[in-house]
Amino acid sequence: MSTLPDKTVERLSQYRRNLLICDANGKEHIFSHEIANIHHITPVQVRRDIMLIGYTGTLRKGYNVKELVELIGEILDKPEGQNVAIVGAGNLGRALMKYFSNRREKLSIVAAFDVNPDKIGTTLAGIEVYPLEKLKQIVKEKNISIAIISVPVNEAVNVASLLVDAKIKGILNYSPRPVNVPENIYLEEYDMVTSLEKVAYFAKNMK
Amino acid sequence: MSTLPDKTVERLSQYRRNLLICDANGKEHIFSHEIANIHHITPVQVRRDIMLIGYTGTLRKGYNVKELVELIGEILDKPEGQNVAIVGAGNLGRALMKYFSNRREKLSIVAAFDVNPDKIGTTLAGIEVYPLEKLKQIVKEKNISIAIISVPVNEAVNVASLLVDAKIKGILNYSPRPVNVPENIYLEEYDMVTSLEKVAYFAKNMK
DNA sequence: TAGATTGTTAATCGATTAACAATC
DNA sequence: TAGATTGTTAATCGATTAACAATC
Repeated sequence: MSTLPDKTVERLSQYRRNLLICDANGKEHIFSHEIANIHHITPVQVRRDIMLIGYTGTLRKGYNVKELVELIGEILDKPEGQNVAIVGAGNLGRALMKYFSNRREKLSIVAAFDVNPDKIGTTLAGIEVYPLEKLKQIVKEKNISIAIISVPVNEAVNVASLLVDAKIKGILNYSPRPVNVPENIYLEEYDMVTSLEKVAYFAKNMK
Repeated sequence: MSTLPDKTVERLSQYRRNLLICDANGKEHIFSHEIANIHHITPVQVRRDIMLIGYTGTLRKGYNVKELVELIGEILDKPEGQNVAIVGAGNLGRALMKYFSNRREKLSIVAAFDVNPDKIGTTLAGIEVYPLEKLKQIVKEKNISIAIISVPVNEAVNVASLLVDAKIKGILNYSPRPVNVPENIYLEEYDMVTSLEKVAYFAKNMK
């Protein structure tokens, strides 16, 4: 399967989460307009996304929830799973650890890193905190391919270069400073300050 | 000024943050390609964004840093400022409080809300935590127009309806459950799990 | 059947980028 | 001047939506 559009990947992740809830509630089938309502989008968009992954529903019942969850898993997940590290065990880092722990079996947070001696060696939400100097070693030992950057802004660039050196494949950067990585590393940046300022701008012009 | 494109608003917020750093370092002028390099985008895009807000640089020196910061402020900020509430003082909520405190003078976090009696009445990063039942009252008293939702997923929908009832103008929802709000409220949703799954998907297909 | 639904192409919309004139 | 830069239109790219045939 060739690479899916960016936005379709995001939506598939969201569909799956809500489909799992439907499944847990005993719902066996779901229509495109039901999925659409949950996510504030149009039924056409749902059908198109599902078309792109090659699944087919039935006219009377819509989509089989279990089958669709299964197929989204085949598309999004790596069969043998992927291991994740969180760099920066401050407020945000700890929030992320609790948030992600035990969420997806194919995506496990297996280590955290920090420079603060008080945090090193402790365990948060079942995840051990290692000193930043051990990053390269632990990444290799634990076969970590993805990292989340949640360090203070002035450390972000340094951490990014350590991650590149450790041959990480994907980075999710939550620090507000953009970082530079080579082309063969997938980088996603999210800046909470920008999101808040954006809400403020559009809220200002509302009603 | 009519409403700017979504993406331009986001970038202006980011430009400003880095321009303030440039200014603090004593840099008086900056070229479009310098701004572009910081943000991994093209100089054309920078110039187009700046064109949209009606600023003009000079051919030899580029843009005046102080003037550009000033103008972005006039576009993004409300002159009298806007007050923000954080609903949910858990890990993520506390991270957000520390993160945002004293960041922008025109955007102040003035209250937090929670249901946990142990947290109510305490002060975190200078922000008092109130009981959720007082939301409507405090929103009115403190003239709060923007709210950040950082409660556990099963409370998100309820909190959203409380916020709508309290006549909030903009909501930034960090819970992974999409919420429904009327048309006259600006809603921005961000889902950390989706971001991580997206990085995992593209990292999987890398190299 | 009539009505509701899916799957898919074509049209539209919005955002980015290419191209280039103007200018210092 | 030659080279570098800005400002802006037109072209392109990517994502969403409209339209509709097929089907149960």
